[in-house]
Amino acid sequence: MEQNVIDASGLLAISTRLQRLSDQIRKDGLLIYKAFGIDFQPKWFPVLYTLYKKSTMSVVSLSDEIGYAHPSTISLLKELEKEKLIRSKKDKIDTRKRLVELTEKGKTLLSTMEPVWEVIIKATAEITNTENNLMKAINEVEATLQEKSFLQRAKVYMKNE
Amino acid sequence: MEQNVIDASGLLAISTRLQRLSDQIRKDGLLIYKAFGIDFQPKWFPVLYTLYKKSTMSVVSLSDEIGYAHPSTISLLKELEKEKLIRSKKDKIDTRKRLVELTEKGKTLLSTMEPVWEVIIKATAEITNTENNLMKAINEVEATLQEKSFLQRAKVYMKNE
DNA sequence: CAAATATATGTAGTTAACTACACATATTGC
DNA sequence: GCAATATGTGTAGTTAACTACATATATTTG
Repeated sequence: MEQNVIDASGLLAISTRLQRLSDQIRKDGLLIYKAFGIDFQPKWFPVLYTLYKKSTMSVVSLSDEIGYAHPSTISLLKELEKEKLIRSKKDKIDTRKRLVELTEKGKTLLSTMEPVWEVIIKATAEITNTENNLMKAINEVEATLQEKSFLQRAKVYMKNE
Repeated sequence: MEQNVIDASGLLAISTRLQRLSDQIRKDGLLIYKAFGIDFQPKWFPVLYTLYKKSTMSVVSLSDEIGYAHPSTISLLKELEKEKLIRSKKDKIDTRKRLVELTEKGKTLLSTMEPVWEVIIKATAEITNTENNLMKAINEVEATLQEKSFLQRAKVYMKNE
């Protein structure tokens, strides 16, 4: 199958390919929410969904959970606060911490979004359920990288050059 | 295998996941070039490699080839010109066109990079050759999306809600 | 218990892609 | 052969993540 032969340039440009695909999917995601008349940006999803599940979290634990650097989370939280979808309060025990949670408006939005998620999940499953499942591939690659980084692996080959 | 169960939030956050993986790989890529003492940024790869193979191209055809919007290519070309890795000249037939090519310095750099590519290709193959091959998955998803976009697929499910 | 270290949050500035718009030159069609 | 349209390049501004640094509060340790 010619289709499945991966050339060297593909492997070399893998980060570029991933980014492009990410952009493409994000743009369509936005359009889907729009089509449902929901004012929601795909980039908000990880934060809001995590708060939906866990109800209250500090900024850093939230960042860790979604895998973002904390300044990225802070800037998302700012946006979400402006939209009145989340609010925050000081942790009384550890006053360094800021505890974040959904507002009523946030909870309402999330629940109106559930039918949209159904659609997105189905469409995403449809496009990723090819011979090599993209989500599974991402999970596997992330697990592999956790064992031993890309750089460490490269170093092994460097020695043998 | 618990490991392979994809939850809904994974599918919903797919663009986020792709982007994060892309960032991670790009950063390590940069470190590999550094470890070889080569002054090279991974983002330059698609442009330089394409010029290496095709020798001379206009800005838009180059952009199409690498799958970038043309302003992105222009800003990369500016950087590469400053590095004296590429140069450009007017097309004598169609004077709107600017033809871009590698300089001698560019060609030299690319040839010193070949052993590094070997290493990157091997390390990338190592991390992507899991049960679901990431590169193949990307190729398959891109092909699937070309047939029918994410949005169009979602619309089918929207009607049935 | 005070000094050193660690953790939590926040700000500023960077990056690498993008879209929207502007303008010049080619091509097409009446 | 000129007007309308299409194509090629360029600029300006946006976006969504990042790193580096700053500061405040907690925790650990000698």
